[in-house]
Amino acid sequence: MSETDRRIAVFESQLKGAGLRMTQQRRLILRVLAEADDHPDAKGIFTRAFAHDPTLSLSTVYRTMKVLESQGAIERHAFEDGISRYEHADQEHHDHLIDVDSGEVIEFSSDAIEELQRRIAAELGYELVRHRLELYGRKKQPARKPARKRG
Amino acid sequence: MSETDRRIAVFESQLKGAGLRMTQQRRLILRVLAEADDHPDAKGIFTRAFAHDPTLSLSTVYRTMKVLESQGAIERHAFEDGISRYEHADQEHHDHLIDVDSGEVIEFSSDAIEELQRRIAAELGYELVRHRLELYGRKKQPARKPARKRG
DNA sequence: GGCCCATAAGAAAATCATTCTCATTTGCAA
DNA sequence: TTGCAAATGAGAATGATTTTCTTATGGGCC
Repeated sequence: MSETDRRIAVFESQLKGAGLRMTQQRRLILRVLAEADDHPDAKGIFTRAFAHDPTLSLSTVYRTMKVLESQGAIERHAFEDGISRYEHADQEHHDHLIDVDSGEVIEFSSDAIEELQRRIAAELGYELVRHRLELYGRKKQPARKPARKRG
Repeated sequence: MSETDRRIAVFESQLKGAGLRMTQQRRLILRVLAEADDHPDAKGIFTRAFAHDPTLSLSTVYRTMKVLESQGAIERHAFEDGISRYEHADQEHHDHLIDVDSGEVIEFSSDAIEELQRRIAAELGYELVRHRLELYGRKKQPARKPARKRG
């Protein structure tokens, strides 16, 4: 059984537990998400899934994302453009660094920063429930001889 | 000259330098922002300003926010609901903690976290351009004798 | 295997923040 | 003052997301 199939089976049992159905559409969308190694938005997911089932509608993608999110099967992020992007959630917690030039999204995690956030919240009298941390950066050039103009 | 008037004067000279005009509407909106101690959205700013000038339109608020932002006079934030909120920018950098129960926004700053973010970006080969950090927390109850049920 | 019906899907309309268009007004420099 | 580019007001347009409404279907039960 592939990792993807395992994820689908887990989700199916979660749905069953909640009295919800495993439909063809949900299975398809889940498969698309499981196979994605990026952070697609609703339209991107729709496009990929539509290739396998041209009767699928965008509404169903949005609805399914809600179900998946409420079951904890995916995570939703909205970076600077405000559009919701999704990724499957069966992995450890991480934050994101976005390349401001290419838009590429790089995942990272840091126990130090997690701990620091918890401490800051505590100092303000709060218990940390969740957080959002996005770094926006530009690729560093490796040190090298500067190119001469019209060499 | 009040702090608000000083901010308005500074902004006026910034505009002049950019070949833009200081209009009644911009003056009014800037005043509303300078007097705000919260993080209002466009509609909130419009409502407050409208009380002083009922000819103001919401479009002008949005347009003005763009000008103000491009001049560095305000900062725009979008928390979890995706709606843009604004605050005047002539203060040191800070991040936000949002009370998940009340929606209250608390500002904080931490050199340690700034430095840590810079280091994390560097380790990934990036130069940090900017970041977004939001903590979502719940107020801690002060320790006390637990209330007995039907005491 | 077929039935029942609550849940889900498809299609399109509705929503809501934000942006754009366009006709009119207004800073402000000469 | 005058001229005109920049700005405004009002409303239409946009675009992501949600909702409505009618039809289809998953899956427990016989």
